Amino acid sequence: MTQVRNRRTPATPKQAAACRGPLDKLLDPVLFKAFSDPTRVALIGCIAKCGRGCSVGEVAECCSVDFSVVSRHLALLARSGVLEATKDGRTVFYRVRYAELCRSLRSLADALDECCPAKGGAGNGKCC
Amino acid sequence: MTQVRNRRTPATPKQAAACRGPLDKLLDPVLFKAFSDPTRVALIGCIAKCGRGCSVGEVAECCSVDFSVVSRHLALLARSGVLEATKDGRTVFYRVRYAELCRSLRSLADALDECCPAKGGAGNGKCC
DNA sequence: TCAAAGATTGCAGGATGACGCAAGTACGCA
DNA sequence: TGCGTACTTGCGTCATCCTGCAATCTTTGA
Repeated sequence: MTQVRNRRTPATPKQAAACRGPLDKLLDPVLFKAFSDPTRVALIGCIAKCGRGCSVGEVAECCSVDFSVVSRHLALLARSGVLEATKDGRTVFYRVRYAELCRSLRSLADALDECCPAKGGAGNGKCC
Repeated sequence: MTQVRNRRTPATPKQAAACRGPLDKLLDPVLFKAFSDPTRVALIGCIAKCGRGCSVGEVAECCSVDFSVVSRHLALLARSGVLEATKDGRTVFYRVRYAELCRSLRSLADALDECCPAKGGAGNGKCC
């Protein structure tokens, strides 16, 4: 009985933690950490609504923090996969990775739905 | 020309930052901060996959941190709107707010899509 | 080759957050 | 009423992060 593949609702949180599901890959702290700072969120919204690649200098005009802070935040956002950097001469353009971001968010929402008991989740074998 | 309602693509990030769109309400640092810590993420995944309300003690068995740490994290997650707390006697059951969470994630994805130039966004008046 | 523009990086400060221990609170049961 | 369980809260410590200033790097244009 020790090797039985758990395809039903885990009885306890400990059992739930032991089984790996789609949720575990999608709940990425690194991605969400990018969205956890007010300044960074402002920068993301700024670039997202602009709809094009923006230089560090342009973005720095949007907020009250130092130029170097903006540079650092944008670099971090690029490392997190939120933004994409393109260098053109001495100017670096940062643009939002709309497709990848939307896919991650919707996949996470789907994975949560799969776990939701009200929607027949957690017992359908898709969560764990 | 100063009062013209901007319903087209903002020319600069500064203009984009000035106009309020759906994205600004959905990019909530408080919500994403909840997902930014590895321990918290583990707790969320644990409760989510379990699919039912879990007590603090049960959840504490899943991870290696102190009981008090788990209690604090769960309380924070409840304040952030990720979890929902129900008290039954001396036991507090925390459960994932699947519906609200999924709605927030999908709304954000939709709002980002509205901004994406490749999908005709940022010029359709829905982003700003 | 030199100067200027655009951006990154090193450094130090201050703030925030995660953690464990211990004490305290709330509730149920005998 | 007393005791044990379940959880919360206060406190101190340590690590991480955000920020601004200054120096540096890279690239362009004269």
